[in-house]
Order: sequence, then structure tokens, then C-alpha cells
Amino acid sequence: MLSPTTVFPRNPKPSKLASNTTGPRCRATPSGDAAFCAFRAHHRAGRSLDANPSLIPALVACARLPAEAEAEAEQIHALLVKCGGAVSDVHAWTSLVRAYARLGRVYNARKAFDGMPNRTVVSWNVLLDALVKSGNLDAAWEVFVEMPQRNVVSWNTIISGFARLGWAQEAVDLFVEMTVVYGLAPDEATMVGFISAVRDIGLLGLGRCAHGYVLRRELLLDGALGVALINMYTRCGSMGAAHSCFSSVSNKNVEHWTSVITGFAAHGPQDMALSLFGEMRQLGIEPNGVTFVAVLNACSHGGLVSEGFRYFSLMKSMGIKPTIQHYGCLVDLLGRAGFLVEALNLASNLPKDPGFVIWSSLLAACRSHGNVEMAELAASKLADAKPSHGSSYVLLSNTYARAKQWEDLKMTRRRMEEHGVSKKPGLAGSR
DNA sequence: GTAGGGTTAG
Repeated sequence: MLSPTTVFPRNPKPSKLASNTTGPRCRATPSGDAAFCAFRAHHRAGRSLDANPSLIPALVACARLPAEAEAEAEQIHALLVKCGGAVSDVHAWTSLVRAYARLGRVYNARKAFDGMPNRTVVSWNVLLDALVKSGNLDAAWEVFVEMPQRNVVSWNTIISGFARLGWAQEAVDLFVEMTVVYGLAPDEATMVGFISAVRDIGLLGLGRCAHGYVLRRELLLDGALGVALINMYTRCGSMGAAHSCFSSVSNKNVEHWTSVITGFAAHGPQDMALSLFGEMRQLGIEPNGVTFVAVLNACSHGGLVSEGFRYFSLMKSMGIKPTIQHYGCLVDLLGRAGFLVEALNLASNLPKDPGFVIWSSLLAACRSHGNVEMAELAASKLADAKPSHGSSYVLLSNTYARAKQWEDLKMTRRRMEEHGVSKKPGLAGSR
């Protein structure tokens, strides 16, 4: 850690923000935030932390820019440690807990919280959020139960936490408890968490009810709420509802567009996905890497091989770095279209480990194009990547069945039993 | 001057 007396790093270019600050002249820090500058100026002028009017803004900046503000955050951290419990203001303490949390120092956040002279429901909510964000749902739940008061924000934090970390049913139950037992009115953020949970369970009817509530309350679809609703409908395969919901969003951002494009890419018509992508670009909305996953997926499901590679080049020319998902789409694109050798070539020469999704995509392509030899290769790669993956055996035996290789089929079934792999039918699938 | 939300390859 840096010592409290280390000088803040200097930036050769003074920022616009810095010239607006009062107090002694100073230059902007590399993070470009005037708050640190002002904080440092007051510190240099000999003010104690408690009397530094820029303490909270500086801590807020640490929380907002955790990556860029690391040096600044470390120094404020050091100053706070040195001053012990000198800071008495509950807002400053709360900002400190949040700054630690956003910097990934959950232990420090907890320590600071424990040392607070007094707490408000906001302080509790900050701690709760810190624990949820760190993925420690057990600790978060303990805090939620222990809190002296809870408000809508507390409920939203725990509900969205459960939903995000894969506990959708629990999130739905908590939503019911909040609304029915405690009589609290859900707001935008509550509905986002609830609708995401409903989406994961696939409860379209409950999703429609949630949409109805959103309309009655006239909640804004501009932000995350619109995205959550569109996504819920697309995952349930209700593309008509997804599209009309998308159309009703007044200020569409890249995530609204990406959600609806993802839906048409998966469920068709795929040219709808591509024309929406064109429309989006004409409106000047910048696609991101996720948008291109959807676009490539549309090409793959629509059998548009050369278009897919054109979009892939376009993506790179826009400065977006391809990820394993993009390569996965390309392998799928080639494989589905019957270019099995090219697909295998691409899969074998990826910068990263292809992972089980790519091998199972290739295996599925081998099955539908009847290439037994390559199917065996893909199946063995898939078994290496994910030994318990039942679909590997199923796809392979389907391939043998198509090729009428009954002995190989029997052997595969036997191996499946030996490994204790079973394929659960229908809804209770591998997810 | 302190709190909560969303899109990703089979």
C-alpha cells in the first residue's frame, strides 16, 4: 500500500474538471476526477479528514471508478486507517463502506461497517449490496435478516442478488413476501429482479402479469426494466410480445436492441434480426460484442455463411475483440452449413480452449450431416471437456443410428451406463 | 454530500 504522504500522480494534461475546483491550484489525477484533486488540495491545506469537504465526493469517485482510481483509493484508505475513528459523519462512513466494496475489499468494507458509530438503513443496504456483489449470498442473507429496518432498496438488493446468482425460485418467493406479506410497492428495480427470475424459470404467465403491473404503474421501460421484459419474452419464445414491448420503449439503448435481436436470431425469422441490426446502426447506436454474438447467431441459424464472416470482419474493424462466444458462433455457422472440415479446423486452432459448447455444436453438426468419423472425434473432445455431459453420448448414438452402425450404438449406450450418465427428458434438462 | 436494476455461442 502507498503511504499517506505519497504525492498523488500528476497528469501532464490539466482536465476541464480540475479547473472548476476551488481551493489551491492542482492538476487532475489520471482518473480525470476533480474530486481527488479537491480532496488533495484540502488535505494539503492541513484539514483533518473530518473537516475535509471533499472526503465524500472522493470516496464516491473511488466507488464509481474502482479500476482507474486505485492509487487514489489506496491513499484515502491509508489516511483513514491512520486517522482511526476520527470520521464521525454517518454519510462519510457509508461512502467509505461502499468505496471499499466497489474496490473489491469486502473485508475492509465489513470492518468499516462494524466500526461505524451509528448506522442508517442506507449503511445496511450498502453492506448488503457489497456481500451480494461478492457472491456471498449466505452472508448477505444473514445481514438481510439481521437488519433493524428494510426498505424497498433492501428488498431489491436481495431479490436481484438471488435472481442473478441462480436462485430464481427464491427470488420469486421473496418478491411475494415483500409485496403480499409486507405490503411494499415494487418499483422499477424490484420488477427487473423479479422479471429476470421469472424468465429463468420460464413462467411466461407470471411474466405477463408483471408486464401488466409495469403498464398500470406506468414504470419507465427506458432502462433495465425494458431490457428485462424484452429478454423475458424472447427467452419464453414469445417474439410477438417481445417485439411489441421493444417498440414501446421510447429511448432504446444498445441493450434493448441486442435483446430483441438475440430473440429473432434464436427463434427466427433471422432476417428480422439482421434488418433490426441495420436499423440500429442507421440510428447511430453502437453495437457491442454481445450484439455481434446475436448477429452471428442469426447468420448461423439462417445458414448465411459468407454474411456471418462479413459481420465478423465488421466487428473486428469496429475494434471489438472476438471472444470465445464469437468463435463458437462461427464454428456453429460452418458446421450447420456442412463445412465440417472448416469447422473442425477453426475449433482446433482457437486462441483459447474451445470448451464444451463448441464441441457439442460440432458434434451436432456431424450428426445432422452424417459424418461418423468426425463425430467420434468431437465426442471424445466433448467428453474431455465435460465428462458428465449426457448429450455427448446421445448425439453420438444418434449419429450411429443415422449411419445404421448398430454395434457402435450399443457400445455407446453401454458406456453411458458405465459412466452413470442419464439423459433427463424434457424440461428438466442439462441446465 | 451516503443505497438497489439489464443483453452473450449448443
